[in-house]
Amino acid sequence: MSAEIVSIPRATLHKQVAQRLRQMLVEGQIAPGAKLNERTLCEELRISRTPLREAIKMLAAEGLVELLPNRGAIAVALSETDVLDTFEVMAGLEALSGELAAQRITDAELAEIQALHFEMMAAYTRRDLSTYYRLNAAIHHAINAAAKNPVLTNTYQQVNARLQALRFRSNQDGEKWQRAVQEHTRMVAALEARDPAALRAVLTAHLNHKRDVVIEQLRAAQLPEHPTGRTA
Amino acid sequence: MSAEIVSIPRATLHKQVAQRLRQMLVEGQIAPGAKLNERTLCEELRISRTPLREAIKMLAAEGLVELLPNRGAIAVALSETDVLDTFEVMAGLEALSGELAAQRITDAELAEIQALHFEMMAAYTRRDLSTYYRLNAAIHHAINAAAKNPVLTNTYQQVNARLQALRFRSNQDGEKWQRAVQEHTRMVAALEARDPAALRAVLTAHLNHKRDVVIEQLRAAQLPEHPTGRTA
DNA sequence: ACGCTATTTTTTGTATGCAAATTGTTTTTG
DNA sequence: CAAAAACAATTTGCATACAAAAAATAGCGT
Repeated sequence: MSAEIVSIPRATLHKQVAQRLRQMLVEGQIAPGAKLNERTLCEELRISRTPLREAIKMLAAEGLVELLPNRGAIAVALSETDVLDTFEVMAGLEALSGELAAQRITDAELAEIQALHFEMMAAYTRRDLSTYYRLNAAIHHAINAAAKNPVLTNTYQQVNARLQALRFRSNQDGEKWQRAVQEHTRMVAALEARDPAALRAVLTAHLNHKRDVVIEQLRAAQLPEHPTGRTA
Repeated sequence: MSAEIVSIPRATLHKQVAQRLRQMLVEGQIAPGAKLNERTLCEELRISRTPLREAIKMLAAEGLVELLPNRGAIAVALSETDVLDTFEVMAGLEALSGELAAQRITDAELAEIQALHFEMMAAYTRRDLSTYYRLNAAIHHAINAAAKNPVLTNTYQQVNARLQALRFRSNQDGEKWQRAVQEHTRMVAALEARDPAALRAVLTAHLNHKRDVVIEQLRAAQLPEHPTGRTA
């Protein structure tokens, strides 16, 4: 049965492809450092090379892939230094978001963040890491939205996408998870108080701690390659 | 005589084209809001449409052009709100740059900035706006470089490029120019003192003032379109 | 067997061709 | 004459074709 005819291909093809590739990169379906073979991707996505290559160029400008002249594109593989640098910028952008959000947040937006915070507390109490992670991201996104600066939002999301591709999440030990939750409580308090300086301070500290956790995990994931001889 | 053969086309064509178009956009050779006609640009740059379109997609991801589905690309034309939002982000990035630079700047880097500052003072004294502007940009660039964070530098330059395309510069009245120079003096002092908080404060104020000047100029440039009836 | 070079194959980069959509112009109609 | 419709001319979007570079493979000599 031919049902595809009705579905209107709203966006242009290269835009759709870019979105799809972005998703694959952020979700780790294309691993960091992996090569993006044009022929393979064309067959997978059922498109020709032209829109694929246009999409890849966009992702390169976004910093999600690296272009190697005459050798195609590879998914970015951030070094530890890259991760530190990126977190430094993210911290600055989050701090700015918070500062502005504290000044501009509406009562409705605040109420929604408070609700998300309670939901997140519930997930934390249940040690439901997946839900916690989702709500955590939603809260940060909501704070950013409350800053009401589209340029900031775009910049934030673009830089953040590179970190998402690391797929670090999870594996927080109890103590650090607790600290993160406490920081979130202070965030909400600072928002309620409409205190820009306080929110800036909390978010800066929060991002620095997150950075430490990620770096720790990165090191833990890299060293075990040769712990005590090869495996079994 | 055929001399083109020796000239090694180091970068790929789409990369060269992107750089060329970026320059044209930032230098105002392509005016904000202007359409980027593919055929015309192909003939001008002596290339085919493929690398041109790839370059345009990169510029779209950088936010220098806007893609209109089935209608090509136009150079971004920032609204007043866009300019305010962009300056807000720029202020945050400059503040971060300054904070980090104050912590990480080497003596050699500081000396170079001091030298540039003196040169800028000379240009100011001569009311040599062109030289002043160039040195001003060089100083901000040097501070950013002293922060030693490539991710920050990239983000900074990408956001800044959109503002450069406005081609505002010049037309500072005496009082505001003097204030800008005074702020620069305080910047150098904060760097010499290695005082991150002070440099953050100065740069934030500096960018806010610059924003005000630009907004004022934008309004002055837009209103005269219909001052007292149509022309002549 | 090893390392080197030559050749084939694959892959990327660029140009061109074709179809669909948009824009501009002319023609038709009230 | 104005508005609308029909047509023509551009222009964009995607696919394909060709050329150059890189990677893989095979051959060769030592």
